[in-house]
Amino acid sequence: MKATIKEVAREAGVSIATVSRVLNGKDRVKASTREKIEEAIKKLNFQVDQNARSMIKKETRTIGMIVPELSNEYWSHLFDALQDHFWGNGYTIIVGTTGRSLEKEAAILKSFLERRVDGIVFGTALPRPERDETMDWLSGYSIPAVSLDPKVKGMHCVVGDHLQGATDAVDHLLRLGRRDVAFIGGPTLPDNRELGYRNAHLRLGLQVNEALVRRTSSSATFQVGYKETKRLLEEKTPFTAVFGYNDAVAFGAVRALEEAGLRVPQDVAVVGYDDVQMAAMFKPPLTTVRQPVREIGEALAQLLLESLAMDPEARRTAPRKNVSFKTELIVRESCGAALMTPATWP
Amino acid sequence: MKATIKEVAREAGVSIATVSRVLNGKDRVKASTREKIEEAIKKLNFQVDQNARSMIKKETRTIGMIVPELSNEYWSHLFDALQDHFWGNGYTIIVGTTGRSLEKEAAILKSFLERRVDGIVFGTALPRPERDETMDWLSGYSIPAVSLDPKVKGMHCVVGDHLQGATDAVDHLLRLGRRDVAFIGGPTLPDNRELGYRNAHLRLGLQVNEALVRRTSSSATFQVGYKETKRLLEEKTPFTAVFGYNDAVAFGAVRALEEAGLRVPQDVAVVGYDDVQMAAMFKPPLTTVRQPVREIGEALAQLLLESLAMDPEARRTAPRKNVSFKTELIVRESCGAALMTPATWP
DNA sequence: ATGAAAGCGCTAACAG
DNA sequence: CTGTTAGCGCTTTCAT
Repeated sequence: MKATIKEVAREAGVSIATVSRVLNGKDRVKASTREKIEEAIKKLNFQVDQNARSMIKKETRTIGMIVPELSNEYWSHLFDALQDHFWGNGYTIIVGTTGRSLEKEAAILKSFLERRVDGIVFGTALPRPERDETMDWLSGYSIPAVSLDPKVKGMHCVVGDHLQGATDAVDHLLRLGRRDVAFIGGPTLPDNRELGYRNAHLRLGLQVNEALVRRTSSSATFQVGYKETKRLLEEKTPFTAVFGYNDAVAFGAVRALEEAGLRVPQDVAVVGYDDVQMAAMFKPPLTTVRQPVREIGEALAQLLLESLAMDPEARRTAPRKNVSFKTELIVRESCGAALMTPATWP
Repeated sequence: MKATIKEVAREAGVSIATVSRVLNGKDRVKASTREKIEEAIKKLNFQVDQNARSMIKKETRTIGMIVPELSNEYWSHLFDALQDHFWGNGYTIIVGTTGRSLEKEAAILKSFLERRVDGIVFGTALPRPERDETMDWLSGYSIPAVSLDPKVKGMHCVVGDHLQGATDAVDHLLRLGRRDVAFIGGPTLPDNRELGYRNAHLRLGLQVNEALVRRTSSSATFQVGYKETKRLLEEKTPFTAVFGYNDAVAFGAVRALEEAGLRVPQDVAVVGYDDVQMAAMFKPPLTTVRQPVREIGEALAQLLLESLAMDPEARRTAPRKNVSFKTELIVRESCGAALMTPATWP
């Protein structure tokens, strides 16, 4: 059933070169022969073999995207956004999910190379080792790439400004009069959200109580938020607010708090990060930091498409760009802002 | 930077055929030459070109997956499940998202054909037209495919048993004494969930109040649940329970009910479908029907892998399988079962 | 405007 | 065990 260009040529009574010409629509072809060929194509139900084409053109029109998993709103929304931009340009995305394993990451990258992807989107929320062999190895191939992680060197980066986002969130809590703010679910290697947490304290001349900083080596989930909050409660270190690494962690914290008979936000205020769909529907509606995912996806796509359009030499010399998106604090009820009348604001 | 098999051959001082042999590891190669070649491969950082290989082998080791969108837990979880099974077998998945447009669907399928995918996973939750040209056209290519939609003919199907799931859910509500159960968010073309809803009534000799059946042409979201419930409330058609097409719809219904000053489940019971992560964390915890997504993904992968392993003729004659997975009613609080002591059960 | 022919990087007979 | 050779389906000079 799969027709080839040869059969189309025979059917139309021309050479394969001419068929190729109408397929690519660049060279001039006499209108009458073009029609004959188009008819033949339709009749035989012919589809070009992109793989064969790739070999010659030296481009596969394929983008590799590497992420921890898709069953997480942030990544799946990002995928949808990227899809919108790339598909229109004739690119196909293949995604590899690492499950946060560096070995899997290397395996995926290898398979991307074997498939000769034209570009890579790096969304591997993985703590990178000091001697980053994978990256060094990869950079040898000089494939256009854009990262969502500022820690990755040598590629364009598109990121939410999490230092700002976290600072805003914690600052909000602090100004609301909450003094003992716990930070739950950050990675073992402190990242910008933790820095923001500290920054907010610093700016107000407040000291961070290190006992309230709970990092985790696993991914930031409901369970982590739930367990760490429970643990905090058991330890009896007093705290009046929780800043969750993401919304899932915050949801977990709220449930743990409620089970302990504490009210949110009256007794303990909670703020999350990401603004997932559920944040607004949760009870209490979650105050959280919104990242402009669609814009991030758009910038990512644009940067990559730009690189792709350059010739290799221009690419080498082009400066690495670093696009940072402002985040937005979405104040709902879980932070307790509504509890205070404007007059009582500090 | 991209080395070819030729360069490896030269480096190792052998012919390309021998290199190919160690690459594919089938023919015997003398240990010493093998080592030389492996060294050369490492030294040159060589990666086989899968595209070139595909041309000869007539298989791309690529699976095309077509779904409405990934930003929906069901699809993204399914993707993760499929990824687990296919990746291990050397397959790569490319995803096409239709956004529920038939044209986009056709375009995606066309691109799948051009890329010569070995198999297709059909997750297009789209009402199919009577004269299904796309499908007819596609079937001409006889590509192994598995569908998640029983309405698609001529391929294997793997589905959750939604007739049973919906029947169970509504039966549960009915037995709890709720008599006016609304069904919200189903598609305009009644599907198995609506049938289950009716079936449950039928079996108990109860009549469905058609004013309580609210279908929608858009996708089943929180907004749909919210709006339709609000509308129902305004219309003053009395109802004591809501069966949502999925969890998102159910969440929306709960919020609309609460805003109207109604208590869930005391005044109105609510049951959802899918058991998304949030269902358990919601307030009240949502009673819902769980689909075994991972198992579905596994069966899907297995069926497809099986087809892929057959030779074309065996494939033609092999019977189409229809695997159906039992769903499970997860009773939490929103249905009000806990309100009743065992003695008061009907 | 069109055709002939040379590959793209690889695998698979077929010899030796 | 290894090399030679003929393609896979297409694009792209180079002629005509």
